[in-house]
Amino acid sequence: MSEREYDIGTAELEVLSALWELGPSTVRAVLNHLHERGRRVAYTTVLTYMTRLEAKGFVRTDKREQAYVYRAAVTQSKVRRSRLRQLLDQLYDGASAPLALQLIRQGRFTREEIDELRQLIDRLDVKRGGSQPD
Amino acid sequence: MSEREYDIGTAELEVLSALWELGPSTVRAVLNHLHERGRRVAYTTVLTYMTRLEAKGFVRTDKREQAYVYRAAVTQSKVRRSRLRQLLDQLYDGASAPLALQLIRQGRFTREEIDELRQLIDRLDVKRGGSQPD
DNA sequence: GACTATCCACGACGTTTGTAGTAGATTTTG
DNA sequence: CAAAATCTACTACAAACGTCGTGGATAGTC
Repeated sequence: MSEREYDIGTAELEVLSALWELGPSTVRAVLNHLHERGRRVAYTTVLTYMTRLEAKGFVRTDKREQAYVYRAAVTQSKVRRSRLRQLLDQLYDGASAPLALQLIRQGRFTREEIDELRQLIDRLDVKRGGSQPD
Repeated sequence: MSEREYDIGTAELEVLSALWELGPSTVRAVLNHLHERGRRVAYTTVLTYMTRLEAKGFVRTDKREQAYVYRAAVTQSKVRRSRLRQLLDQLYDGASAPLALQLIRQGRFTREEIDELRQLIDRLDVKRGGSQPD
């Protein structure tokens, strides 16, 4: 029912993404993860992001022994849906079709992905009218 | 070649969208357009957005008689592509397929749109390897 | 010609975001 | 234990953004 707003900045989202990928982690672990992929940022900066994410309710912390352990409190799925809807509303007048077409035209797909897309579309075609948004 | 950054705020984008829809317009015209669709905002606010958009090179102005006429200096297409790429990078690890699948699953489509999608996919299937991003 | 509406240049202000340093507490290590 | 490393709380700060108000210039109206 609700369409909560996910106001997460770019840098904050990188951190949240790290948590999705790594699972519950300390600031240090997230920092290392970011460094590994070439992202230059200071420890305290990451700490700030995580603190802010917590304040906004997007992550939770467990007081552990040494350091706090943070874990995502929102699913990637939800954020994806929210951002997608935002994109649709802002630039496609809310309509999915134009974006879908653009995406398929400009994206690169493997044969498997193409088959999957086709199957999905075929199924769509059949069970019209009872759409239960994913 | 270039993948210019389109740093346009939400409110600024509303204004730019109005220009895409209305064509070259004065601040007053854009304001009216926004008001018509229930968007409450002051004249000077819109003026500020337009000035900022101009400073960033996203719109141009023609000194006319009475008032300035603003027109978009970037196409909707370009902004769409840029934002789509951003979304893909930030939340889909750059891969188009997952988003395409999600979009098709959660979107609502008319039969015509479905046919169009299918045709596009069929064509994709054939001319693999020579993708010329739109 | 005086009043009124319109237009824009500037400045302002609070919030969000990216980014990080300092300092004090705690833990690990030599 | 003393020194070094680690951790978190706090503070800071600049840029971006959303949002307007003021005030002076111009134009249209009675």
